[in-house]
Amino acid sequence: MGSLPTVDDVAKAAAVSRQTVSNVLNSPQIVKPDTRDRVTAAIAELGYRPNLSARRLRTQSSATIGVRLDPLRNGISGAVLDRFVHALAERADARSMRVLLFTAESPELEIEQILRMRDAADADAFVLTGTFFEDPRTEALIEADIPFVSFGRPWGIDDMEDPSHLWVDIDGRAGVYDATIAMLDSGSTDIVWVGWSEASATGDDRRRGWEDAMRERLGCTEQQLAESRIESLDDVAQASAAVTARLSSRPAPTGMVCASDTLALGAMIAVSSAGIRDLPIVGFDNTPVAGAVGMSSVEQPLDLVASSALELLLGPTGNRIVSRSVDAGASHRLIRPALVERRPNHLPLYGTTEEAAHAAGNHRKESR
Amino acid sequence: MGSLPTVDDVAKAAAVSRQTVSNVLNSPQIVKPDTRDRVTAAIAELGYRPNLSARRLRTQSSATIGVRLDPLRNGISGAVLDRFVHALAERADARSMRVLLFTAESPELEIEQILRMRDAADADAFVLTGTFFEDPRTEALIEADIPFVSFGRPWGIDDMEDPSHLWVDIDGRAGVYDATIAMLDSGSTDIVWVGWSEASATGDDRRRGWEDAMRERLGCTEQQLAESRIESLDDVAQASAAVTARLSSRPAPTGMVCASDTLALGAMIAVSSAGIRDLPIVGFDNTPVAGAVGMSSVEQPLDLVASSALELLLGPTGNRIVSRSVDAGASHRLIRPALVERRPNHLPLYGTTEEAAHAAGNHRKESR
DNA sequence: ACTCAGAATTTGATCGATCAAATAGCACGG
DNA sequence: CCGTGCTATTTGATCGATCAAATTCTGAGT
Repeated sequence: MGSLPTVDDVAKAAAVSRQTVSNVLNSPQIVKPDTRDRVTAAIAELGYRPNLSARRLRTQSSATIGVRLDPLRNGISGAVLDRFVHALAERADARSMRVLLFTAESPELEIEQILRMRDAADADAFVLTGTFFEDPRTEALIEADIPFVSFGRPWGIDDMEDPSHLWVDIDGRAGVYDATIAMLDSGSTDIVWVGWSEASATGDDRRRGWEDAMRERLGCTEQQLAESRIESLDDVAQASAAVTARLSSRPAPTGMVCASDTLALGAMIAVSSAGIRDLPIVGFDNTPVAGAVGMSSVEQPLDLVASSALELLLGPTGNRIVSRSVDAGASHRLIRPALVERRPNHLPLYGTTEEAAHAAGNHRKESR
Repeated sequence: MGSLPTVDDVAKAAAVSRQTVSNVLNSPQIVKPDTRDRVTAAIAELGYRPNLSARRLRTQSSATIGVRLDPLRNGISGAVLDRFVHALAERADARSMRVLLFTAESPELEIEQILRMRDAADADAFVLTGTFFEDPRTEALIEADIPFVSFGRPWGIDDMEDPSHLWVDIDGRAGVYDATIAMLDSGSTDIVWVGWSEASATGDDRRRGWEDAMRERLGCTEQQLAESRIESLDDVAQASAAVTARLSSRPAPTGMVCASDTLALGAMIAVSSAGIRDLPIVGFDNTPVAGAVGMSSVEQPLDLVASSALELLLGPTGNRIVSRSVDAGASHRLIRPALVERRPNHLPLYGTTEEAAHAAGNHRKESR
């Protein structure tokens, strides 16, 4: 029950030298098959596992990806990042890499922290989440030549095509476009947009999807579009109030496309309160809330985002950071989210028991 | 812009030796104040940061805590673990430790993975989440003398008092007890329990809180308690159906306490569907869904769970694993969750716009 | 002044791997 | 038979820190 086996132990057991053992592990192709097998056997025999700290000290790399976790936030959509981290950990594991979490109070401190972690070989690549307008992080990391990929496209700073900035993002526009088209196809014509009152790149992007669909299918004018918008902070109660106000001042629309599930839930409550039934509403993020109340929503395929991020960083299969891609076309991915359609069954919230039972059957089916 | 400063660089700058620099970092008290200041200044001057890989290699420890992430699950409560991991990362950061995520398909593979990570000094302590009946992990880790703390008390295997098993858990019984008492205090008398149909230690524990409160306040008999229980799988639609069935066969209760927010939401929908108003319902986990629909819920203070877990592992302040506590009393923590009371405003789901506006005001206030 | 314990500091060795350079093995043509 | 060019393997040095032991410094007591 002594200490763990080291390369030397394996070397002794296989009657070769340290370095040969190391080679078997890191560049098997340069070792003669005979010896390789002998070493492999010894490794299995002794249950040898390389000490990663030692390896990192020597190689200055860690097979670890760092991700900053935001301070805990509440709210319906707050968990999207957590889900992404979860997906990233699973994908990284498949490449025998690990995910290291850290925190930072501000973008500036995050940069500092990343530099340190890089220096200490704690992590050799990073995933930035939630890029924003004039985000200082991307430039700083490119400057310091630290490998990273961002979940979120560059908004405004560098060229979207800049091959030195790897990024993956959700094509919010396309997602909302698809959702709007689907709603139009099922008969709605007067579809309003429920968006965020605070300006945000993400919000604008999503709204554009609705605008494009409405212009394309119905030939809406800017004027008409502007009048079909409802805006609110990302809060259920405020959204509910905003939609309620709208409903009391104008004829009810025949559909609502929302920038988030939070807004959508608020809209749903307002619509129910106004006694309107069968008004399709679609949210964004497909959070558990959407599933719970039976609301359609645009789902971000976070698993795909995670695997794409790793592909950009590491190539299709590897687990070592490759030099930054020079192929501009391959330096970013815009992922089209998928619409998760649910029967607009806000009915049970105020409907009959019979309808509730129906909805129950519907839901059971969906959860497969 | 050469390589990074090392202990030697700092030593040279401060005109002392390597070891003194090391001492300033690790045992400041044994260094004379003068020298300490000089070294500290040099560290700041050069922007020195110790290389963690080197430190780990030497000390055989990594200042890192490993946590296994379950495969992605959906559902309302699925994010509780993600939230816990989030809280843990923040707390660990405050002690300059990090959280390393990994995945494993089964408890057995998790054990294997943990052993490897321990051997490689990848992590020097682990947090197990979701302990279950006859969990093989705890015994295996105790056997291998690997420091760990579990989020979840031991169910059935070893003695709850066993000082070699550190654990933190939420006192579900107490949380539900408090919720039930609060409901009784506000006038309800006939309170039913909506629980899980599948047997689970957690479910039994939570139910016990309701039972205790009902016995204590109303002197309920076992018979009465058994008749006041509704059971369902943890699914909104199924819970809704189960509660609907109950409502149609017996007089409506005056309150409902539920084992989860999912069940509670189902109950809420059923109650609304039946046209019943102002029936208090309380859920468990205080997920975003509860906040969104304005439902009271018992909140697990995950932040406190995380900091308690670290305290058990590391002592009140340190950042090095201490030998396992021998003091049985200090080897576990049962944390009383807090009831988050919300105005039972499922009203807006089918109420008037005026009520919705009121609810909106209420919600806004709460979100501070 | 002189001794000596204890505090403060320095020196040499080490953690376990990989890198770089040196050496050994091996086939082939002149 | 020997040198040449490869391939396969080994040896010595190194990554950057901490540990353990050796050394130097300090100050109180006689």
